[in-house]
Amino acid sequence: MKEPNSPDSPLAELCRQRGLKLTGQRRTIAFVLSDSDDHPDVEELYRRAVEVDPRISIATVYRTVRLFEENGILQRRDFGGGRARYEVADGDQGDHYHLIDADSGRVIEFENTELDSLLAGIVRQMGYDLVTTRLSVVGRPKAKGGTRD
Amino acid sequence: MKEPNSPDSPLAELCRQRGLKLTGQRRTIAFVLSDSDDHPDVEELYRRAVEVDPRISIATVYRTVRLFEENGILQRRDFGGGRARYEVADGDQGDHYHLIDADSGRVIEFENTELDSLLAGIVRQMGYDLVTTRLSVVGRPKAKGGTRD
DNA sequence: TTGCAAATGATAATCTTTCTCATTATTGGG
DNA sequence: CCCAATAATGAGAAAGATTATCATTTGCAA
Ligand SMILES: [Mn+2]
Ligand SMILES: [Mn+2]
Ligand SMILES: [Zn+2]
Ligand SMILES: [Zn+2]
Repeated sequence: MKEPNSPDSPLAELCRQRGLKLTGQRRTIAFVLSDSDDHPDVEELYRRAVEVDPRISIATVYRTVRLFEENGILQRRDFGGGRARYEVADGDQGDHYHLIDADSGRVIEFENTELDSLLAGIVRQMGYDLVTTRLSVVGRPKAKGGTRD
Repeated sequence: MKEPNSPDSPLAELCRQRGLKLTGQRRTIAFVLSDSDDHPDVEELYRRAVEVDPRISIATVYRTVRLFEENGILQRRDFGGGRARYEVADGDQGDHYHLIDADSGRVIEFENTELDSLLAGIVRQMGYDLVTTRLSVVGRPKAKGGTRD
């Protein structure tokens, strides 16, 4: 009765590597996260998870997301709006930042090594080692070439 | 019976300039804010306001802080921890940023024009005009001169 | 001084997240 | 394959922050 199941998602693999018990729900949530390339909040993750396993509970989504974050698997983001949002954690090197379109609310990611090192340098100069950078910028689309829309 | 009252605080003055009705409570909260040079949350503001006027309500502090923020008098900050924190809004030019000491939680302000223009340049290059920068860094004090504690 | 619109105080409601606890599932070792 | 130990889950209660409601009070302009 041990059919070769669909292979675990990258995040489920990570989950096992960290020695976390790999439950069906965690597998589901890990899959949903691996499958996402945006910044869903818990409600949205729950909606996506229910598509895969209708018996999952939102309490478990909250718990799992916290567990994954504590284990460096997920990153919590705060774009305002009162709910935490999540995405798969960046690798060891490239952190990334977020530009929020003031009109549409769309989140646009960017990287910038000059920004990385400038920030690190500033805090070093203040006598600290940089632990976390929490940065997001809000911008309004430049009106170029006249005022037509 | 109209004794020359103690002069209004800078923020109360701003309040009047914006055409906001200047109530006793707003005067009190404006005074408390003008008097603060840290980043109090609403509970803390309420505590300080009660010292001045014991009849003030926390609902009014919430309302006033929101009103002041909507009118550009206050800036809301989010340092994590689930409660909004407030400080008098910067003038037109120099925005400032925050370094949070990971050990003590202390908030240290800093300015950096290179950072200002780098951020503005990045978002411009992405086709946007910078509206708001939300930036705080968490740092751990550098252990210098050996590993002794 | 009066009147009216707006603000206040008290408290209920809302919203997100965490906690509780009885039930269920995972996993390592027989 | 089965058991026991242990941890995770589901449902709902609870917590914590903020906003809404509404009767009463107040600021302010006429
Ligand atoms: Mn927040
Ligand atoms: Mn500078
Ligand atoms: Zn991202
Ligand atoms: Zn500040």
